[in-house]
Amino acid sequence: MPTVSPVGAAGVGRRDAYAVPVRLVIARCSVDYDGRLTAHLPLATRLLLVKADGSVLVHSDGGSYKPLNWMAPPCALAEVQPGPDQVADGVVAVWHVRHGKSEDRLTVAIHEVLHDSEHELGLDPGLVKDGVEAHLQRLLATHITTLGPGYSLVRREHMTAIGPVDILARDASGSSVAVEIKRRGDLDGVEQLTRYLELMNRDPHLAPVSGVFAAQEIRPQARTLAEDRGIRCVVLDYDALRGVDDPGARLF
Amino acid sequence: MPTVSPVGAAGVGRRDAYAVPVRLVIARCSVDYDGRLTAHLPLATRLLLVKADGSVLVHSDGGSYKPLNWMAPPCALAEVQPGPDQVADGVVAVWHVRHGKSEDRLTVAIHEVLHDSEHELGLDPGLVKDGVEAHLQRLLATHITTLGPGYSLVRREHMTAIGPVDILARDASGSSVAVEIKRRGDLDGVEQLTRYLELMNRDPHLAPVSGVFAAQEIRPQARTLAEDRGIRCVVLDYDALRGVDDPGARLF
DNA sequence: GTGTTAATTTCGGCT
DNA sequence: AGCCGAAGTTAACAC
Repeated sequence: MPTVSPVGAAGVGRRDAYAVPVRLVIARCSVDYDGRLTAHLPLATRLLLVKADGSVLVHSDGGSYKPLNWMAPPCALAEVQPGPDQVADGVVAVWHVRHGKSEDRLTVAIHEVLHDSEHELGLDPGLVKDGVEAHLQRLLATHITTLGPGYSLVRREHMTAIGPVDILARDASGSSVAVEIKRRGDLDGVEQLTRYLELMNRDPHLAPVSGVFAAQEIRPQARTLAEDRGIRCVVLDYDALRGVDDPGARLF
Repeated sequence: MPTVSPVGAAGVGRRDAYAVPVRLVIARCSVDYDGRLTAHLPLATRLLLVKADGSVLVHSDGGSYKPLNWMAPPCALAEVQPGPDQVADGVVAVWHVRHGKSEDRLTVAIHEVLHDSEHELGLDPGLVKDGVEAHLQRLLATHITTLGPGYSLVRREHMTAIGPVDILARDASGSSVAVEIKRRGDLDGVEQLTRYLELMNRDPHLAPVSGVFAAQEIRPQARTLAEDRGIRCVVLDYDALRGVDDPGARLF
């Protein structure tokens, strides 16, 4: 069951999705950010990407997908004249990017423009994902006997005072079982489940509640902590769960 | 005291930082990712960014700085001829991006190229940051009396069996105080400090140890939990701490 | 809108 | 190289 994440629809700061193009600038520039922290980029040649939704990205030619610096939408870009000192330093243009709500601001001092182009991209239909935690939860809820014969589902997202338990089930003897599901089982997840169990075991309608920590991959430390606390660890096989659900079916 | 994070140096998959340019392609394309999850992008016009370190980014005109899809370095890009079915669908070129170590792969089916250019960026001198947790810790250690008159520093990063306590101090009466520092104080931080306190209070050389939860911003839930456990909450003023350290000094 | 949790997290520091 | 924790995290989802 894939999820769809539409992107680019009605972004704040965008006047018209079809009228505002993306702008690509290659420039020798220095960049200053002042907001939640203070950061500075010395003079170098970089890619400046101004998106239709108003966001500005400063990319180098490395460092994975994260920009060196950026401003998240909604924000306003104003190109201003450089001051006398800046002109003396060789600055030909200055971009002031101000964030709408916060005081965050990004200042780009441009020394040389090597490329500047605009391109109409239009709305993006969005990414279709398959294989994340929500799907694991759905699949395990459907095939709850993966946990053992005689198991039955009570409900998904069972609410407690401190948050929702992923799955509440009953084992063959009718005892309550709280299941925490993760893609990768880590210490945090064990702590989370522990808090739930502590709380739920105070509820006479539910107690005694046992715990199951289910994940596609369980870190050794997490397994040790969980088992030390009497929590059972179950490694989930996503393909097997999906195969049971819909044999041979693949989306793409 | 700013930190420097150099970027673009000696990336795996990069042959020569000065010889491999960045490539910008605007194209109508569909994209498929198969790796830690399965994901698909239907046909639309997007920005394809091929960095010098080998990474590939697929950007739409919105959605902040995160690409719709990407491949992290080290990876290899191969442009192959489309198959007969693809040609019939209007595909003019296919990019196969394979990740070096894992089985991750990204496939871009290009229907129309609207722009294609290459640009030499060179090494980036890197981002200079100021105002993160390490600085708060250093500043608070220097000005430990921020916590109260008579406080003295024992040491920073005091090791325990389960990890380092940010600051170990003594109050005016000579009792031990464990300080957990966060930029934003959240429930996790309170849990962390609670574990430290529990452990340290078992050590007769240290006990009794009281706790201080110090952060630039403390979430209401975290404050409630902390105070319920007898942990004092202190909101840190970074500018004030820095001002005491070096009045009027700003980096940029 | 606010808060909580996951993420193809990324990124940096340390062992 | 692996483990751990922070991040201007960002982004999706429930209340």
